[in-house]
Amino acid sequence: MIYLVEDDPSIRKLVSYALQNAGFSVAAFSSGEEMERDGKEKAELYLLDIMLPGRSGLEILETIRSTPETRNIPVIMLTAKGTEYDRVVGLDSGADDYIAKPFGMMELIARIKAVLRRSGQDKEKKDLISGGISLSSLSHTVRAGGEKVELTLKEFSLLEMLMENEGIVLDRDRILTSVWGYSFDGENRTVDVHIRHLREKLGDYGKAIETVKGVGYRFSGENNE
Amino acid sequence: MIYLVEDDPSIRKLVSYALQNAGFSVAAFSSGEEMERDGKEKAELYLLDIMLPGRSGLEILETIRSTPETRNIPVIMLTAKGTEYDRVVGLDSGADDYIAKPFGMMELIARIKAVLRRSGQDKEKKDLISGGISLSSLSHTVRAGGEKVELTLKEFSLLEMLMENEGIVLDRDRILTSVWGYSFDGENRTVDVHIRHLREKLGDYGKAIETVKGVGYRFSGENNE
DNA sequence: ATACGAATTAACATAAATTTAACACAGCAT
DNA sequence: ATGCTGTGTTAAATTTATGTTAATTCGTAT
Repeated sequence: MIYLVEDDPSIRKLVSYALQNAGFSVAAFSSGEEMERDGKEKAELYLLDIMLPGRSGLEILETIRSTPETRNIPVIMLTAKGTEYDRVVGLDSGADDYIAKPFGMMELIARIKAVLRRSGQDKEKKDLISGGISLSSLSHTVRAGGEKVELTLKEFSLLEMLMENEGIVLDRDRILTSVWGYSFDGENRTVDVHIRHLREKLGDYGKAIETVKGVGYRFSGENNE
Repeated sequence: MIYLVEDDPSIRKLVSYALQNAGFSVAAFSSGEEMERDGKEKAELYLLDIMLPGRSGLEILETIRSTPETRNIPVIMLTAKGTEYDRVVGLDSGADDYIAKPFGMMELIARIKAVLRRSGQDKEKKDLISGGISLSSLSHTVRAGGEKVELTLKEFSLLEMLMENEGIVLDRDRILTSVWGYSFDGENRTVDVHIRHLREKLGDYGKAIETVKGVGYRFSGENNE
């Protein structure tokens, strides 16, 4: 989802259309305030006009950069002013790129792809935290109630999948396909055994892994007691 | 060291001068052939004119991208042709940025800084100190508990990479790519052997290098027990 | 050309993780 | 109660990953 903030309706429509045509999903807003109010989904890239009514694009950029969840999302500035000063300000303020109006759609798309390609190289996976358990795929560590828990590779992947899908029941087939990469022959206790190991190692916190008979397993961080 | 390839002598001098004034060291060449012949030091960034006698800037770019040692060095294209097509070609071919002539020196420098910041290669090499080990890439020395430890080149680079990414698991592929330059065949104990040498030479302090089975290795200065 | 240390490969050992298999147990339908 | 189904549990068997060592190759200085 690309977030576009641009006050000129014709440019906004044009860009939205072109990006959608190129396969991106777009949410367009006419001001920063509108974006903050209506933007639900997480953005993967921001396109910010510098000149905007209300908060300027540079102010929005600062907010983005000073918010932990959005700090690493790439930003491209759009500017009508082609002066060198503005360009420098745009880049030094932490934007990943800028593009001067009038710009061609091919160029815009090429720049978006370039920025996404670059930022995609250092994608950090977020830590998963729920039910007293924290899982960091970056350091490949798990803590239950603050205590470090040593998990094997399969145990780790399994817990990761469960936590990523918190509250959702996962059947054995999906688990096998996702964690193991392929399907085993019909009857097999593999998943069960790993679930048991997980519960064992997580101690009390293992109760977050619930069995849904006849279906599969579900991670729920809340204590349903 | 920034490598500049530009056939127009006046632009070449102007840019060299401006960059040196901004604190960069520059090596200027009038053609790709000249650069390959005379360029000794490793470049941290390339500035390539697209239109060049002999091999074009795009051809040079391709060579850079297909050579392991230079693959990750950022490239900025300089172009007199401001047409959209050329811009797209420049970006899609793997350049990190481009700048259209005539360009101002402030803008050029801002773009260089932005690209360097993104590529992460402009970080000043600080000493890495953790887990009783101190590594100075400047003097290329390592101390464990105050005692100097003699490491070979690969051992040093390996430890440096691990310490730079303290707390993060690095898989063998990433290590091979980063320390060794590029792809070795899948089955290979090279990394393991060097890890062993490191642990041996670091003695007790070598325990900071943790094995994450099924994934890779991780440096953690703290003792998380 | 030789010698030397470093780097890599190869072979094997060891440790650990994963899977298999067998059985136990619980809940439900008959 | 009895048998069926699905899951839990356990331990042994198997597979895989890493540690370790030694031999070989590579690179460079002499």
